[in-house]
Amino acid sequence: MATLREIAELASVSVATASRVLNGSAQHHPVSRDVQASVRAAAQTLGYTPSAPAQALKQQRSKIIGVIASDILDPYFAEMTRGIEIEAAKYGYVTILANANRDPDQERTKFRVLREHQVSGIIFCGSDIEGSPGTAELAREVNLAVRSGTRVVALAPRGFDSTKIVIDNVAAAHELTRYVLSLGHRNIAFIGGIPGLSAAEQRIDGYRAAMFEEQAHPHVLGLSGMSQESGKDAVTQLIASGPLPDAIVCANDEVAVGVLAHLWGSGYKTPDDVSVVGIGGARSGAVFGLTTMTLPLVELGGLAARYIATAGTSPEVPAAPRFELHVGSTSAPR
Amino acid sequence: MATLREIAELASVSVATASRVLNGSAQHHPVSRDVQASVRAAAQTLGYTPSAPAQALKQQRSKIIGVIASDILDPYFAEMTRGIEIEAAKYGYVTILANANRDPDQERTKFRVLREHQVSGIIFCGSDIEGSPGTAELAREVNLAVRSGTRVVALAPRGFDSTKIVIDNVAAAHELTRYVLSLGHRNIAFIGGIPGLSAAEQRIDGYRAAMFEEQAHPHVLGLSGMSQESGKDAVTQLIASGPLPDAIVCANDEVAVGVLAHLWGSGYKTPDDVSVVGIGGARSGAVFGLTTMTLPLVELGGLAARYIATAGTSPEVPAAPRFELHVGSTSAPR
DNA sequence: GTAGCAGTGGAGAACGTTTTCCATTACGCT
DNA sequence: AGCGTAATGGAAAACGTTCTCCACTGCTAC
Repeated sequence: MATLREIAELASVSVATASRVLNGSAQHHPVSRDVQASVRAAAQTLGYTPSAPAQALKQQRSKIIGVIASDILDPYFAEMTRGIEIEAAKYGYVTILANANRDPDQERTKFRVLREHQVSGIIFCGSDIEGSPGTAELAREVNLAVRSGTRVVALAPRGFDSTKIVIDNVAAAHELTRYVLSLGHRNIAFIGGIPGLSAAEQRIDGYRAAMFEEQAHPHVLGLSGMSQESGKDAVTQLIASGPLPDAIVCANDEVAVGVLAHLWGSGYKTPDDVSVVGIGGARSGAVFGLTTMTLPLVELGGLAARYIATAGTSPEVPAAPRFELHVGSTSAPR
Repeated sequence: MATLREIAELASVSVATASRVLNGSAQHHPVSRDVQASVRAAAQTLGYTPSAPAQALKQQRSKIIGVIASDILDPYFAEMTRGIEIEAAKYGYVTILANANRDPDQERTKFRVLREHQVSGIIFCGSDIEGSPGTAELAREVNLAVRSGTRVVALAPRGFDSTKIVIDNVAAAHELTRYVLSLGHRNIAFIGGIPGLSAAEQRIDGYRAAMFEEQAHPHVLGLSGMSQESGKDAVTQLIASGPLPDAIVCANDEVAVGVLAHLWGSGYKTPDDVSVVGIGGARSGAVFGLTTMTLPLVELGGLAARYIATAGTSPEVPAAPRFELHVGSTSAPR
């Protein structure tokens, strides 16, 4: 690996000049045209590659954005991390992806490791796991870091005081439920009550509010997790407990896919027998033509990445982007 | 952030000693019990965190594994990256995830960026994109790096001479097709011919070989990509072109899911009307009870990560783990 | 008694950058 | 002529580690 010193030697200039031309601030300290050219030529022939660690050491900050995802396999978070990665790359940043396996202790460990790497900022993709003992400790540690200047962004409701960019889950579920009501349905079930998961709880609130507005009776089915599998389980239970409702609002698209798969497999038709809608925007529902409240997850991740990459330049916290209804073929008027 | 110098000062020892106790090789150069204790105490009270960039600079190698994924959203690669992440963490490594958007030029760019970060090794998740102009240039660059000592591992058939850990796609498809034949089916279609994608081509070869062995006529349907959407398109075409075959072998689980969704949505039953099987092991097919040839993607990623993390200690290239048939409810005897 | 050696500690030179000073030149003014 | 100033270049000190020497202490073995 060629170093600045070698470049400087070949171009017969000082290391300082080589640095100014290749990586540095040629605007703060001008370098003449021809010297620039010869340095660049030298760099070209020697195949110069700057050393990121050396730069990071010197500037006390590496051009890395740390991402802690609750579950890397969940399309919901995968989508966000992708948005982060793409936007970060535009600013010359790179992302370290750490998976927390939905465990606050692992989140804490990864948080530490990321700080060791002097990352420019850390993004949390995923909600609090309440009731878990490590949650409080994580919060303490994150708060400490935030106060000492580390940029931390949470892309979900979180119990620590970092910057937060969150989608309004209440409003999304509310609007979605209103849409279903507007189709004429009144007997509408909600699948996806997960105790302690704030995002899910907020969606339930939105659903409830919309139902109350139309004097319809809310009916919430509990779930063990936001997965296709548990969607399947829930709808199995729903079928067993009597006639199907007019429509089913699912807490997210994964759940909706599980619901649809089971319904179709059991001989039910959507939207003829029942309308099914989801919340998400990950692509998993596309194959079923799922009606869903699309959440701009990629944009959300991008905003967080940009917020960190442009720290200092533009300190204002961006507002979360707005969700959007995508009408598919799994919902229809009553 | 506390530094070694501060620790040393507090514990009234030299920086060298502090380093030896906290990060270093206390075995190469012994440090007395009580000095160790006081250094550790000092580190504790000051909240010492080693600086990864400084370490990386000194040792010319950071404890980072670079991962270049063809498509971060594809569950197939997501699974691998997860395996990499988990195994890497066991060795104190962290992973930088770069998305290449199935574009060799982006792969090249990311490859460079990763090298700038002095990563310990780089893992490619994803096949060659043949016909694309950047492929040759990428190969040249990778080969150069490999020759100069960079550890590169490809987890798919690749046109450059890095270490490769690849699943035997031919054998997997062959075995899967033999299983379908063993159920008594003879009219078996294969969905998933993607020109230039070596993994897909190898699976076709395996399918063909098995069909020939039983004197059955292979029938391969082309595809524009390995996605649910294109699976749907292909089966639409299949339905339009006459009676359904006895069974459909899909190039991967994503395609199979698309096929199943469309079949179920069109009123066909599996396995009554047609058996459908896939290749994958990502979880996407689980909700349909898909019969699939499970590929140990997580393990595969883990092997690659370990290979890089233990460089020097164990230089031998691990063999790829073996696939395994998972029989679900979408296939049945004729 | 002294050479050799294991055990323990410290000084200081890297690693490759960035950046703050300082030095030199050239120029436009008075 | 003298001087302020912009343009351009270099020397050298950091940044936080690791690690190679080197130094000192007690030993043991002759």
